[in-house]
Amino acid sequence: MSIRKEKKALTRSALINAALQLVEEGGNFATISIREIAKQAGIVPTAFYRHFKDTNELGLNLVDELSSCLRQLIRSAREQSEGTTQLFSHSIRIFDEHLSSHRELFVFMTQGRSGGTPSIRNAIRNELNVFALEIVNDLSQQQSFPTLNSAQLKMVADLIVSTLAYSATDLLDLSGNPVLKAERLALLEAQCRVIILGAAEWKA
Amino acid sequence: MSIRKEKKALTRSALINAALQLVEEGGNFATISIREIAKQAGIVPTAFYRHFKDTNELGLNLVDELSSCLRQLIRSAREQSEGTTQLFSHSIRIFDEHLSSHRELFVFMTQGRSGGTPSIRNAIRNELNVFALEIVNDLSQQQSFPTLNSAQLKMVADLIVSTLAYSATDLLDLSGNPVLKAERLALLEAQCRVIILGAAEWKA
DNA sequence: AAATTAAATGTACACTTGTGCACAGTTAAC
DNA sequence: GTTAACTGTGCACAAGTGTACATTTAATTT
Repeated sequence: MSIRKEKKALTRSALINAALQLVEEGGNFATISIREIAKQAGIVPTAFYRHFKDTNELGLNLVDELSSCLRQLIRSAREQSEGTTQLFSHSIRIFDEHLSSHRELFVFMTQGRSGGTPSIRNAIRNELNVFALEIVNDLSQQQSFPTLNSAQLKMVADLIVSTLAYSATDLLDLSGNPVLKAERLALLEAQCRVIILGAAEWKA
Repeated sequence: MSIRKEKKALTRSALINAALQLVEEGGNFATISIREIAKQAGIVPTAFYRHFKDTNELGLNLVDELSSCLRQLIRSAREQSEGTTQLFSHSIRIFDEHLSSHRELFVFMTQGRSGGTPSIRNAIRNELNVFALEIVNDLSQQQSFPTLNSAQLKMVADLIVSTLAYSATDLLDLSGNPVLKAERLALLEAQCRVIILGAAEWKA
């Protein structure tokens, strides 16, 4: 890559990180301004336009970041839980670790899924759908529920994803309180177990 | 009530309705301004302060509106589904009807639960917790799950509430597309069924 | 009927916001 | 080595923001 493109990519990611940091510091992505982002990134406001048309376009790029983060999460979960019996508690621990190490992205995700612009809402919905499809893949590969067809597996996977996503808001808020957070994680695990039990009983 | 207090209460609810309408028209509650709300309510911006310290305080009052709306939802569900066998599909239909007839409040709820100020997030969390407790009440009264203790019932109720709340974002977005919305409702119903099946199997 | 109180107005000020435009410095292309 | 292209700067401006303050209007109290 040429020097110029490299530099451009650098300030571009500076903008992305600036936005994420502002979100993590308690700001709502919908309320942060081009000027704030530019200031945080160490550039002049008008330079923002060299990279993004507006904050919405930047938001769509944050969804891309989220996308690769979720893929990484899936990969970790697959590696770590190979051959383990406590499959779900492992996966949930990995989920929690990802929440902590990528706070900003998940705060953005939970905010954006319901409070973002229509295009951002759709983009996030889409990513969570892909995530659910990955889970379907895993479930069918391990033959966890031989009685379920793929549509039914997807229904279960969507339920798992929705439960995880919903819990994310709570877990992110409880990061300063280990006791309550552990409780919330235990609740999440129990709920996933209920889902698994229910899925096994489906039409049986 | 005196004429003066009546009038005050009137413009107060005008402000509340103005905020809700702005939210329903696609705005994010976090981004709407005092001036916008005042304009929509037909008063001058500075008059806003006679009623609320700032938009956050108004938001907490929106949560109160939400609270009574949820109570009403519970009541409707109880009345309507007395003696029916299809208990869940009935309840879900009533849930859907409430979503439609109180769009603004549920848009506010889904936005605020993850994107509101800390105090608003907490207030909404609290309302959803009360809602879950009502469900616990119902479940234990009908002896749906005789093997579960109250803590376990609460865990299941929380899962139901989280599934409903999560679906709300999708359903509200799909209000213009009856086909997709019906599909989403069917998905929700199936997921609730999985939860019920799983709860029945818990430690059994 | 007069005096008090409180809700709503109107004006004003000091910001912050998005963004257009001319310009400077550096890299890439010829 | 000159020219063209592009990233980042600086300035400008209109529009929108929260909110203080004095004023008007109408209801309540005396």
